[in-house]
Amino acid sequence: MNITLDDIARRAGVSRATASRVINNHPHVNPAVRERVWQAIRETNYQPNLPARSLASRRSQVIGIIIPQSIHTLFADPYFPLLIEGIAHVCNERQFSIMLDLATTTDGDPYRHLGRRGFLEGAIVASAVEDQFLLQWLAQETIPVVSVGRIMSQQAIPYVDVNNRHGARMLVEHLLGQGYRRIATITGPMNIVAGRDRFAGYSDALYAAGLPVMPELVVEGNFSEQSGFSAMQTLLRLVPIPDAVFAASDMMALGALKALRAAGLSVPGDIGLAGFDDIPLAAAMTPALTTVRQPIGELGQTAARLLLDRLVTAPLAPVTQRVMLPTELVIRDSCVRQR
Amino acid sequence: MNITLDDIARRAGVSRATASRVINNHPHVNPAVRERVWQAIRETNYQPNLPARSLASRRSQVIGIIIPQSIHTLFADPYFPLLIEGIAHVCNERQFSIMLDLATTTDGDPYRHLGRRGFLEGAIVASAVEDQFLLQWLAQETIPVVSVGRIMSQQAIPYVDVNNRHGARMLVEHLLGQGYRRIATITGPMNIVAGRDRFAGYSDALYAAGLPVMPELVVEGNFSEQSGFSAMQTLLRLVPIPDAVFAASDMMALGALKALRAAGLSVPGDIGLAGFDDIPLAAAMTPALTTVRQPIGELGQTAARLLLDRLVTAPLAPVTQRVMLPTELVIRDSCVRQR
DNA sequence: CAAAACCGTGAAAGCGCTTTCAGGGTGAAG
DNA sequence: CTTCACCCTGAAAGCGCTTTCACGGTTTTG
Repeated sequence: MNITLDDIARRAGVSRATASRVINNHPHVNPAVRERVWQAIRETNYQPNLPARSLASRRSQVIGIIIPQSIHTLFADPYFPLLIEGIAHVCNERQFSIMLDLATTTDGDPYRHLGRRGFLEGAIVASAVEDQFLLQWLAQETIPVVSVGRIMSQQAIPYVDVNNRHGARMLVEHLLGQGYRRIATITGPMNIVAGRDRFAGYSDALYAAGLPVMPELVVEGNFSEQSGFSAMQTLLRLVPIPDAVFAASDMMALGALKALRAAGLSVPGDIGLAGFDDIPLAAAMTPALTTVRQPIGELGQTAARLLLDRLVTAPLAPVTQRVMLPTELVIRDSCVRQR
Repeated sequence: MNITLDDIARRAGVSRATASRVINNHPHVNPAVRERVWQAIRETNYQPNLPARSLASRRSQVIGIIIPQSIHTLFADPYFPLLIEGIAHVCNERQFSIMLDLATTTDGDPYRHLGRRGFLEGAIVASAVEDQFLLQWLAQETIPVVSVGRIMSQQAIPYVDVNNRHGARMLVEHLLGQGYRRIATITGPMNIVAGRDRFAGYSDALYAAGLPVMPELVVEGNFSEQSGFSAMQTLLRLVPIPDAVFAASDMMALGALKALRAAGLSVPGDIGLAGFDDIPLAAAMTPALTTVRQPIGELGQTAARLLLDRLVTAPLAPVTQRVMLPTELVIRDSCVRQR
């Protein structure tokens, strides 16, 4: 069978307790004994049994990444991989493991691990969407949680977010600086904070320039290419059409671009276009898309640090840490005012 | 504290053994008793402790997805998310969980879970790269493993792969059909099977057409955009330059396209270009890229099924199942022979 | 020099579950 | 009416580890 701690203890001529102390780096062990134990471990290639350890210590060294159903259709976006990689980086450093909890539609309870006991020490909720089950769970949770992006209806949850509002404002101000005046926006879903904040940034910029927010220039999308396409078609029915469009995601900008092409309009010749996210595709498009870059990897790293720090120090303290990461304006070719 | 199985048993007026039987759906329990236990569980909102269960049953219901260091720089590709989503789909159906094991550079042992006892019931190795540690581990492994993509040096590992060779051949034959004759290729890394197979398909097509494989028309890349860019620069130094280029990944095709643009050449006007993978970007590029589509989600699902079936039935049997999934030629605008 | 503090160690009691074993009941078979 | 098979249930023995507690020995303190 497998080698157990007992085997190690026997081999090193100590008790199981001492062997355990050595493995867990506890103080108060004679250096000579310590070395004997390590040697036994090396010789036998011993690996501790994780479930046994978790059971006894009540610590699993595992955190979950919760990705709600409603958004993991966007999983193909580079957003999640980069986020997860950021999280993994920190977790690896600190000897933590990552459980992936992609919500599923197949059974009643969409999350496999939420609420299961003793398995997850903490969780990172990826992308602050308002999901029925998730909110319900969060409301009565027993393990520490950090959210990536704010969840408005859950005030008490620590989060790390990107400054969507400021990023959008900078972008629209750039548009204004180019001389555009009739600027439309294709927003994200207004039931998630990122959608609302980016719209708020758009409003801020117009307001600061003394321009009104015209309702007919605001169309709601859902971050997908398809929704960008339809929204653009709607906008094209206006007379006159907008002179520039700020899409709240690059994918929507891509959809908008396709609609514009289909209508025989050129970008930026006939109309300016800008996005948000700076996915790789943004740079590859023709014309290359002006957009706002989010530090996604950093977002993940920060979330992981927040969570792990909390696990190590004060798991139960009602911490309400908030971190806001800056965005960066990426100017390319899609909204240059021609003269 | 937390509710345990003991509480449930007491509440339902049965022994712990019986309560356990109910939860695990064992036969030979009186229906009335069964209902009493379920009711107690409902009333208390009991959730079993996973580590305890794993320890006692020696089954964790967790599988690992192993992503080697050398490739998770490519993690931003849509490849991994889609693959993982496919795996997750099957795992959710069968009540299994997913541990993500992104190899790390921070410490000596790059994988956190490989070899840890009692935690992983099985593992899926994503993308069959030849990684030192991984191979060493695979060679002496105790849990079932399924590989996505063949690992040439490990013959005994079941795998599911895409028919890279055939896909590449079909694509190059399409190029030949368009009238291209001086077709170059930017290959993937030749130390991984996908790289070699796609090159083999390229050779097959040329061979079948009675054309030689010219060494100067073959440049090795590593699937990244950057490597495609450099490789194309190399190819552009040839006289005459190739009349078409088959890049073994869409990202490399994108890099190549940029190099061509920088050189003032138009695609497909001056030179044809094709890729492999059919990532979303391929359709969004200008010109839209002709490429080969892999059924990535299906790849993940199949791998998961293979593994889970094996876990349930014969964990130790030296199964050597192989599944080969077909690819699909996606013809767009980047390699149309002008007359 | 007595008292107190500290160090290194082992025994033993769990952590919360599964599973084997045995036994009592019931109905069918002989 | 006995025997056997079968169903249902509980007692108890772990699964492999951590951690508390106690104890003897050594050092420090007043």
